[in-house]
Amino acid sequence: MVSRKRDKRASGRVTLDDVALAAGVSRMTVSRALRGDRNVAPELVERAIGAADRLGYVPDPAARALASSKSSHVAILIPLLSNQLFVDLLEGVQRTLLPAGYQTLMGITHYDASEEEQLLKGYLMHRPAGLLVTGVERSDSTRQLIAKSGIPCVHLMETLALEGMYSVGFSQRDAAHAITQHLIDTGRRRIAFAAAQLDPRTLQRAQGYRDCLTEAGLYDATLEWQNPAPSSLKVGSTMFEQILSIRPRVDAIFFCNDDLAQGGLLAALRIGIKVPRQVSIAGFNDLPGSAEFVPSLTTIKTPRWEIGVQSAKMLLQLMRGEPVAETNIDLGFELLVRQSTAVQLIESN
Amino acid sequence: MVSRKRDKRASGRVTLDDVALAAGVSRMTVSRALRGDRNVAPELVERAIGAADRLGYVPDPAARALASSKSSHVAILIPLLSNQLFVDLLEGVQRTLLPAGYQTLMGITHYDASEEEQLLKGYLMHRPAGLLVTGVERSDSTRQLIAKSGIPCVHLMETLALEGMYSVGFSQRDAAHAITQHLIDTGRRRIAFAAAQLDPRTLQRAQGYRDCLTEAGLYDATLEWQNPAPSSLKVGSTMFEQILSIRPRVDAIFFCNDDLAQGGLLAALRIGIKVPRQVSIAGFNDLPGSAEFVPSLTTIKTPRWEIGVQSAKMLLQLMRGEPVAETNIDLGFELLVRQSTAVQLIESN
DNA sequence: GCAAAATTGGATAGCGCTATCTTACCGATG
DNA sequence: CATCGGTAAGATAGCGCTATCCAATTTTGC
Repeated sequence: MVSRKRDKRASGRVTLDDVALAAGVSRMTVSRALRGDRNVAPELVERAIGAADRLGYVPDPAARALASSKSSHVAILIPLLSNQLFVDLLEGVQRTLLPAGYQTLMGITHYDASEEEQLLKGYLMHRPAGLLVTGVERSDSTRQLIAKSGIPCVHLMETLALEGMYSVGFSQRDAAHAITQHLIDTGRRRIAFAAAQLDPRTLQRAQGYRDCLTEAGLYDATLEWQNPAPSSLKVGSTMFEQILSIRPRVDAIFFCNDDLAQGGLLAALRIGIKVPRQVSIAGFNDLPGSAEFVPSLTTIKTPRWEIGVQSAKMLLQLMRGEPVAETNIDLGFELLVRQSTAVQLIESN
Repeated sequence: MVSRKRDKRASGRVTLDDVALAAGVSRMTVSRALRGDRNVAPELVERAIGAADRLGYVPDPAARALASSKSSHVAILIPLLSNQLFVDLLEGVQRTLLPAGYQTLMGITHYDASEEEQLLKGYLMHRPAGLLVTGVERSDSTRQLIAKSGIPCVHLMETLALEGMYSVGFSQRDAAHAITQHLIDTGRRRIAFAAAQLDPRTLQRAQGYRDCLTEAGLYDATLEWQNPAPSSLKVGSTMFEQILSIRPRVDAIFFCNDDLAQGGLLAALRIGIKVPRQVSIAGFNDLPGSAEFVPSLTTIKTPRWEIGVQSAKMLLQLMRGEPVAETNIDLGFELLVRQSTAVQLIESN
């Protein structure tokens, strides 16, 4: 009679028992050795790892998850992927998490709070080991879901100094303030602000713009333009035309995202407005193409890739129960001055 | 003494046993009722589902995976996300798979065969229920990994008529042929081809270009330009300048992706070449912004969202063991004629 | 130098499900 | 009417791991 055990081994999968047999120790010791759990004699660790390698042992994540009630999944919620910003963020996260043995479950919220909550519920039932979410503002019920789950969570893109929360990002407000200041410094006085996709980060940028102009005594609420549509070249084009037809004396526009600004540059080209001679244009995020545009686009370079990496590292520490030195990391930003806001050598032709 | 069972129930999780108890049937019957497996008396199904709803039962994917050795994951391998093409594809896939109870594990291959294989190995150990991979060409070892795993697999973006393989896409060659023909039809004779990111689909497009010009007796191998760098606006700009400086009499350029073509349009603007008067420019994929460019860009609209949806549906059928009517779906493409290839009313100014 | 504490390897008992075998019961058959 | 095949519900036995307890040993402290 053939034993069950033998049947199983013949079925292809190499289990911990096989490794244990080969290494001449117990299954438990192999399990501990392979995970670095507890203290196992160095010699036994070596034997276990050797046997595992030799047999080509691959742990079964499902069994692990069931036994430990912790999966090797990390859920990440991002608004969309059509903005390169989030693609870079995701890349940074994956690059860090994958080598650490974690799989990424990505959910796209489309900037919709209920969609975010729905996705989160779906992911929570998988008992992910960690959570990465974009931004810090969300519905109360979503916030509670996260809190009640007890799953480590890092917030992306913004910084906040709340007790017990973790975040990696930069100050959207300060960045917007800096680029607005640059427009002022280059002699602009009637500076419009054009925003689409009115998410919390956009609103923080609006605040930076407002603060800066108010400090300079140049603030004019009627120069703020907001369009709830998703950010895109097309919307940028439309807004540019709209702003200049209604307020022809505007001498600079700060678009809150590069795709809007690129659309603005194209609209300027179409209707024959000289940039930067007549109007300066600034963007935000330094998306691909902004350096190649004609004229090249002044913008804020945001450390999104680095945010992905750092947040993933922080999450790894949290998941492993290690202490986290800095719970709110500010990675800053960089102002890239290009042709679209060049100072005009000959003042007012 | 408190029983273990009660301890567990107190710990929060609602298990099948709880539902079974509440419904007054066995755990097995609830399991079958909830999954629609085998025949269960309609009345019992109703009781089981009722009890599950009432208790807020949520099945544990890990336990399911362990017991059935099939997970609820679908792995999808795509080259990158910085091309909107794949973002749309992914959206279509997610939209279809998520409501069906499957999670998507996305891996980015960066057009690298070994990276693809590495990712695939990682995903296979999770025993995904299905596989979606971009394109049909891959290394032999990768192909074998897929075949040996026995996991249903659908190939995206291209069509192929191989026995036992499944694909959803369109003919890259035919699309390239069509847009090249359009350039000929609008009076162009010295038509260059500019490609970057030399993946299989790019090469198929090159073939379509070649075939079309050969048929028309216009083929000139020295007008084919290839750049192995990743496709981007920047590369498109560079290639445009290069082509026109070396071959100033070129009267049309077919860029094999819209971002290249957009870069070409910007370069033309920068160096003062009139499009389409002097040079026609055509792209591929209809990426965001192409309609807003100045001039707007003639391109091929590709059904990538639909490819995502259809491939996911096909995979669902395969995973459920249902018969698949059409194993290789061709979703076609659409030629979008815009200003960048407009016929010049006044021939040669 | 001996009890207490810490350390290490192993045996055991599940994690929450599903595959599969078993039993009970039904109507159909000769 | 006894026999049979077919079907539906339940009992049983794991899936491949890890948590946890236990025993054997070593280390520590006074």
